[in-house]
Amino acid sequence: MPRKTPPNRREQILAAACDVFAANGYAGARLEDVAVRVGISKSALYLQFADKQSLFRELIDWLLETSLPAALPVEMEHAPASERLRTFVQAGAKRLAQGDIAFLPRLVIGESGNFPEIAKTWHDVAVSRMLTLMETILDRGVADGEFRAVDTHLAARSVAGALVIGVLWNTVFAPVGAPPLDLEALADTHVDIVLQGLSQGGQA
Amino acid sequence: MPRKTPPNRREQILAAACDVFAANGYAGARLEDVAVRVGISKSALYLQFADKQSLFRELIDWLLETSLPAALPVEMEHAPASERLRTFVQAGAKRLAQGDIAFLPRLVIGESGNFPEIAKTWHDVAVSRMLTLMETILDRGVADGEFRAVDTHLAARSVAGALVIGVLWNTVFAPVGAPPLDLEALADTHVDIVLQGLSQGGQA
Amino acid sequence: MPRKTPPNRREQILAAACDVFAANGYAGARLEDVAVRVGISKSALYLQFADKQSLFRELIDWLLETSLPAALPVEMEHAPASERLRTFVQAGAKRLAQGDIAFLPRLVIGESGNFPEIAKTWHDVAVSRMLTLMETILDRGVADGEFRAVDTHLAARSVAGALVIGVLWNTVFAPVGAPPLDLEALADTHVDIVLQGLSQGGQA
Amino acid sequence: MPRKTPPNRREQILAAACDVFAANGYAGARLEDVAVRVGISKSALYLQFADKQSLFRELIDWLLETSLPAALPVEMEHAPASERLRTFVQAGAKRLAQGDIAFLPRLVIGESGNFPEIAKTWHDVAVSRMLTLMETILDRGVADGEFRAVDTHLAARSVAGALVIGVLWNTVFAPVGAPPLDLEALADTHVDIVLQGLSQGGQA
DNA sequence: CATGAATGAGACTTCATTCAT
DNA sequence: TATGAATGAAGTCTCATTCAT
Repeated sequence: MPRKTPPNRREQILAAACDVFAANGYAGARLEDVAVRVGISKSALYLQFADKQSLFRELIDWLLETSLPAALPVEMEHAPASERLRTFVQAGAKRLAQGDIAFLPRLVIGESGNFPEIAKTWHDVAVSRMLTLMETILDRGVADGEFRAVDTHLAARSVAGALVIGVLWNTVFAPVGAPPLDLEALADTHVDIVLQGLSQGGQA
Repeated sequence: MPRKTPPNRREQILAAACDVFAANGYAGARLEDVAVRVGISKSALYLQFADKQSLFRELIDWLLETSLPAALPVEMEHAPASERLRTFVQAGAKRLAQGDIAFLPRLVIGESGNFPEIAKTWHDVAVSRMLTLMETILDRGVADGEFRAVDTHLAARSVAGALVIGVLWNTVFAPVGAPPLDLEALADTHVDIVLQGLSQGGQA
Repeated sequence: MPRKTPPNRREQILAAACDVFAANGYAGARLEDVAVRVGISKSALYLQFADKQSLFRELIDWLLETSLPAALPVEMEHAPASERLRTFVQAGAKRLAQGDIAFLPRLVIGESGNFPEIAKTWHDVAVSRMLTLMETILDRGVADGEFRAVDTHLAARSVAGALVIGVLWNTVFAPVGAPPLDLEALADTHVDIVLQGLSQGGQA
Repeated sequence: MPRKTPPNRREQILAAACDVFAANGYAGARLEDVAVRVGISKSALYLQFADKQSLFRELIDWLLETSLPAALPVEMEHAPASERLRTFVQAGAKRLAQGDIAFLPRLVIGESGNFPEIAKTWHDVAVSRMLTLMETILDRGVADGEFRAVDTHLAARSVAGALVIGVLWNTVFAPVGAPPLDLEALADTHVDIVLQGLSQGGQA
């Protein structure tokens, strides 16, 4: 069994590529840096990936695959909508706070111009799915009379916005000296406001 | 014999650079494309800007200078906090919906890794200032008993999040086929929820 | 008039490329060698030609354009076919003996596998044209009763063969020590044999 | 447990190399393609051949060895020169028409610049030998008074030329759409012309 | 001021060749 | 013997930047 290569060589590369692309963006990333980080030669990269673009695309896919399942919270089918919403947002915040995927939004956003398919994949596989879940929860809440009648499509985005601003803050501004945001505290405050905001009989 | 260099040459270049950087990111942008767009030679760029980085940095500064004042809403010192908040968010939505600066967040986010100073400038000059304003409004609302006692630092971000997700959606996902978000409608829904959520005597 | 570049820069490059491609074949040729030969940088080549293939293709075209006219003999419409044939072959031999285009057949033959279009162009523009001319002369000779009735299509190739073997000999074998062929003497002998071979009333 | 290396492994490789070199030239050929064609690994090639050049050189030698004997016609010592010449040329045409070696001239010609020794070997072992044989036949014909007194050195090449142009035509131009030449018909016509052209008492 | 032309550094990519199993 | 994996040298091409006119 001729195998010098550790069986996880591809993942080693992907992990290294992750750092490098995250730090420099697609165009700014040098394959040499990836190779050095793995401790192999540039050529060895080509044994696993056809070219720079493939590496990048597969990286995004890989990150999506490995991080998405963990990000989907256990669903509590029969709990009240407010509970489900709270759990959902807090789980999301906890997941994003772990940092291993926090840089992804920044990367995807930054390269969406050059790699539309990545923006599309990201939208279809991650963002859209999450928002739909959120929308479902909201719809149920409205149907059950637990929530006011609001435009749930927009409301879902309204709810998710806090997480987005939170992650971006921590990846874009915190590194340059801004005080980091406590994602979970932000989520708490946000859910707190939103749930009261959605509740029946609240006063505008 | 007309003036050789029109006095707005710098701005012509900045405007062209805006398009090119927005479309390709910093590393992917070619100075030649900028020059062609202005209708001058590559060399002529160097008469106005020291190098590519200078051009990029000055572009960001320029955009900040020209777009920020317009983005700052007229302040209504003596109106109730809820009114001021609503106006503030709606003005922001309207401004961002105009599109001429919508791409900026994407660009800044994407290049923040390579250009920390830009992230910093952007934070100091635009984001932080806006959020502080929002925080001030919230503080006043709380002090006046109009709002519940919430962590206004976090709440400010909670309020702003909807705009952020909205702009990014329209610059990142809409170009690849996602249905665009109506920023102003989103702002309305968001403010609607948030104001009830902040109001005194709401029921959690 | 800002012009440092000599107006014949393209031709300088083509001439240099000629040497290099002739010596090493397409794949074996290095653009650096071409550049050095011209006394410019590699990059400067790209100001004139899009890439290596373009350079190669344009080289072949250029050689065809510049060498073909000189190779076409003055036609003597009203001379007897035997005279025309002799003149034609001898002119061809003289042209090929000059050496500046002698290497071309070798190059085209060698790269025909990788560059079919070049083989095609060469066939259409040079070879086919020459052979058709030859065929016309033979047809006329037969029609006038000056030549025997032979298959002029094949006979044309039979006549041209001596020149082909001659050039190839001198470009392929002479450089490795074989005694060079005197192309013009070969042509004389060949024409001598062929004319008697074509003449009416010869004895098989 | 069967013999690990079949005894004809070298020839399998040579045969595969033949295809690959013929299709792409020396520089353009990839050893990987050869290996794949044989169904072995690249590394296994190095168990049989020292390096790419060795493989190429041995290929040429091998082709020379295996194809040359078949190309040498049975000699009819006591037949008249004209008969021997006709037989010789027709046998050559038939051999070249079989196609398995037709590509060789193109390959040798194309690589003669990079591999002078191959040109030399080819010249010494194949071409020169053939031409000498032809020259001998011609000399005998002249000595016997069967042929006119011509320069037999040149005449030999004049005779061989038709075959050369024929093979090259079919390997270089036919693949790009030119109508293929019927080598044997060409040989017939050529011999027909040449024999009358060489005969005593013909009229110029 | 403006430019066409030139360059050099650097990136990606290929492939013959080697090595450990 | 055979191989999958690895590599380093080399080559093509791009682009920010400079220079002479």
